[in-house]
Amino acid sequence: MAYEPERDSNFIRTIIEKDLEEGKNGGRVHTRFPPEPNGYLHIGHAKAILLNYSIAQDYKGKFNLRFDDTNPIKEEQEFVDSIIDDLHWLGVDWEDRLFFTSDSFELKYEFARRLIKAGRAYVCDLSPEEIREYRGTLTEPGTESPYRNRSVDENLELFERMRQGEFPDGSRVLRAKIDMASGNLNMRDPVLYRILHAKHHRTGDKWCIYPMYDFDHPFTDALEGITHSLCSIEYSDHRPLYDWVVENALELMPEVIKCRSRQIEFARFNMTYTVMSKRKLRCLVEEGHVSGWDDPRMPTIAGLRRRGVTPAAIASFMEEVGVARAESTVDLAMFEHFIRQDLEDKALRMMAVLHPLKVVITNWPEEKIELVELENMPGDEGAGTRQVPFGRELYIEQEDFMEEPPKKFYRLAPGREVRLKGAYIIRCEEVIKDAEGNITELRCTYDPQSKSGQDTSGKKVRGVIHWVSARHAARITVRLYDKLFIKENPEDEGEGDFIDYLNPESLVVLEDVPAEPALAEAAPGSRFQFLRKGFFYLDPVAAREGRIVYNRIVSLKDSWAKMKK
RNA sequence: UGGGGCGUAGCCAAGCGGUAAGGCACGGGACUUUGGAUCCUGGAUUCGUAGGUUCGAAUCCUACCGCCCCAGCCA
Repeated sequence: MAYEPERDSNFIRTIIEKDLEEGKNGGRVHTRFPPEPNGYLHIGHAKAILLNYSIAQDYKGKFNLRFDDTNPIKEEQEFVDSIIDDLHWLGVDWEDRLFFTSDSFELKYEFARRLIKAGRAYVCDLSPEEIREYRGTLTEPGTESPYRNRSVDENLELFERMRQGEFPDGSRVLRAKIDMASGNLNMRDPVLYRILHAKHHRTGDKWCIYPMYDFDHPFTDALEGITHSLCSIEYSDHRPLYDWVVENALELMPEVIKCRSRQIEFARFNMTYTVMSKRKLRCLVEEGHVSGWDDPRMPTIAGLRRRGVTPAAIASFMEEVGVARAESTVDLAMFEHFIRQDLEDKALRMMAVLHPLKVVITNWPEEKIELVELENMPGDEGAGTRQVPFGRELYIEQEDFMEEPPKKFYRLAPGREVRLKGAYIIRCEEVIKDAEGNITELRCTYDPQSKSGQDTSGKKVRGVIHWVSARHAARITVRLYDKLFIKENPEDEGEGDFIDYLNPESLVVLEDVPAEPALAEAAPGSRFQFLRKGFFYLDPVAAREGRIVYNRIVSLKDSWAKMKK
């Protein structure tokens, strides 16, 4: 039977299915996500995580979480914790297979020794600068290190002494003996181990030599039995070295190596109106352009979570984006579409008036309050209804009134009628202004025959607007988030800095927003659709401080706004 | 002027010798007590370009053009 026929095919699945057909790896599929704990995960990582995880699931395979912690200088426990949080939130499951590459440092040390014994690795005393010079250039071959032909015994002894801490950082390295003339610079006797007298977040001071990624990663994949090692395109050049390490591991460490792991590269994820590089994201945080790694404008997993985006939205988005080798930048609008699609039938409807304009219904009795019934989810009776108080004084959205309406404006205007959602049709009778000529209030009348659901007025109004009873309104804070940058590709075509393209309106905070009373009593982390405005998330972080703050996850599509352009 | 990749609609992306899937965006229409949602509907004579092979090419071959990555003791 075909695997998950509803999933789009992609070149990686094609490769895996072929491997399966050929009986490679005993029919096993085993993937992994190998983050370095040196920063926060972003949506690009989410693509890699979901890709690895979904492949493992679809082919009845396994998925590991493995921290690539080979560089103690950059790595911290804090990041291990945040990464684990993010993966849990995304909903992937590595069962009991949480690994650290540092767990197997001892095995890798032994592997290095065997490479030395096989004459395939040597200790090199060249300085970092010299190594660079000896490496040659893109167009010229390198030259062999004078230390390249040391005896096995000398190499073994020197390597042991490196481990014992006898040499300072940078004084010596262990190198693979491959080919200084290779067109691929990665094959010009790559460094396997370097001396680093640094405390490691897991192994402490046990080691002062640490393996390089190119040595560690393939070995660890093969050790864990990873059949398909997915990584991004820039590692393509490293594949020959990856294979070299795996083949040697298979030959020299057969007692522990589980399979001939295979590296497959795919294009990394980019999206318009944001940046993805760790450096730039850190800059945004450190220079205070955002409130932190979890600022809802950040493309970090933590930021998206705080914004109110759901893991399901991210997953369906990534599934539709697909996987390929071509460099690409996905349109933010596509992401927003999947966020809306996911929330459409999950988020209950509520009303809040973001930019209030007072309306007084002059023919409504002063003290009369009526409860009107509104659907929580139009089209889904199971979601029930709620009672919302309606009275003489209300708020409507400022933009739902125009003194001199253009054609096709279906909302309120002098002498015109509009329906208040779930309640009555009102007509604007008078516009009240202050001394400066600003509209401060609308005097309207309502039609008693027009009550929603039992309308006998015979009127047909085109516009339906949302409202909140002034007397009963809860007051909430609303954070309107928008794209972080005003430029599609902030890292591009700029003589200036990407910071110059920050969107000054990426966050607009609205205080004392009148809202349906229920919005003040919702559980932190709840998501709602504010009618005609967008999807909002009750920020759990603010809630802990006793504040009611709703983050706008994404706006609704607004065809009127589009028409105005 | 070394090596490795990539070029299918505005943006993603299937396709793997048999006559261009799908999604987003965009346009038109229907419906609508969210100008939301939903539902129809339109768009590549053409797959970077030019040749060639073939009854037949986005798919194979050749050449060219354009873009990306690589000279960390980072991952």
